[in-house]
Amino acid sequence: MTVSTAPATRSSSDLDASEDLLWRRFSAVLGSMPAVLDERLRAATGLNHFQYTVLDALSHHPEGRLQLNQIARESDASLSRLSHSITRLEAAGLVARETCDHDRRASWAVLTPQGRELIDTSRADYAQIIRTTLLDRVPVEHREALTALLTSLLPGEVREQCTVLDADLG
Amino acid sequence: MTVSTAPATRSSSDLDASEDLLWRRFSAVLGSMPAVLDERLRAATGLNHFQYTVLDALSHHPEGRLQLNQIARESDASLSRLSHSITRLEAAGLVARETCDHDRRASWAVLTPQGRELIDTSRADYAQIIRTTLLDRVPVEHREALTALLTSLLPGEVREQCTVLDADLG
DNA sequence: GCCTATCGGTTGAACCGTCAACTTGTTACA
DNA sequence: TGTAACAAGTTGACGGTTCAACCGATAGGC
Repeated sequence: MTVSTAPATRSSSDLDASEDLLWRRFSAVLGSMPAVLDERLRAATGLNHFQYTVLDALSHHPEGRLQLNQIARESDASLSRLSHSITRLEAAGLVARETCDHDRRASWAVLTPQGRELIDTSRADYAQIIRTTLLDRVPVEHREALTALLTSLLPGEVREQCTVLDADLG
Repeated sequence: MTVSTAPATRSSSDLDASEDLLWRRFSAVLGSMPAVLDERLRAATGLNHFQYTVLDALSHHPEGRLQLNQIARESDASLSRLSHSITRLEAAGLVARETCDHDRRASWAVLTPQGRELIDTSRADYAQIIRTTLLDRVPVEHREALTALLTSLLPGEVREQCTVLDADLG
């Protein structure tokens, strides 16, 4: 039996103090940031983060129109989640569903005029929130390293999509 | 009207390419890691992350006994969330509630023998998951900087608690 | 001592997400 | 052409969280 002289900290077994601290901070960020972001975004625009993502995706396509499937792929969400979410956006009058003629299984989600207006007026708020919540706190010289590190944390499937998108960005 | 020569990327307005990429990676991590962690932990132990945290907190106190209030503070959760969670842990036979004699508003949560056994046998799995999911991917020389950076991302209230805990860790 | 404010905790509704089952439509291919 | 496989989407049940309302204790001021 080994007896440590260290006080009985509340750390997880097997992790040394610096590992444990890193994990706790990481975990705290994971636990608090989504709520903070969602709350600020909702206060500014009435949308949560995922809804913003959906409207944003629509707004970048001709006529503000996209099949659910494509949105799901672009936003890395399940079709089910998206369908539920579109239902709510529809109820809010921001998006409409239309049936798709050339593939009758599919359906379009289309930005309504209100949806278009909301996303257009929300962009500046959105950027501002990202800035104050994240970007302003990352020293510019750390930015690249942090981006790389975050990429390495992503699960395989997600990471593959990323490299494709990166190529698009040149 | 200004016309940009840049192609219409899907980036958020006002953010330059490197900012946008950082935000997207960050956002992807925020979106995927909790689910990954929870899934691995649940596969290994049957507990989700929050439940693990609760049992872990209990196990570090005499007789595996703590008032809900204290657990809530330690795990930075709302009393409501905790109460619901304890109800489920109770149903699973891992925790029991007991009334508190010297303050009749309060109630104790107490680890049952099964709860004690589960948390004891789960610790190694937990540490292993943290390792493979996070620690192994952070180069040791970046660890300290990342910890500091994450700390700076925390909302004020949470960060204050942190510095107190850090002092405890000496 | 009493009255009020506050505390510790519980509960139920609403929200958002997952999962599995299902419907409908399309494609491949023998 | 018929059928099996698969794709797009919807739906309903369920899990976990928040929020607001509530209840019974308790503490503080007067």
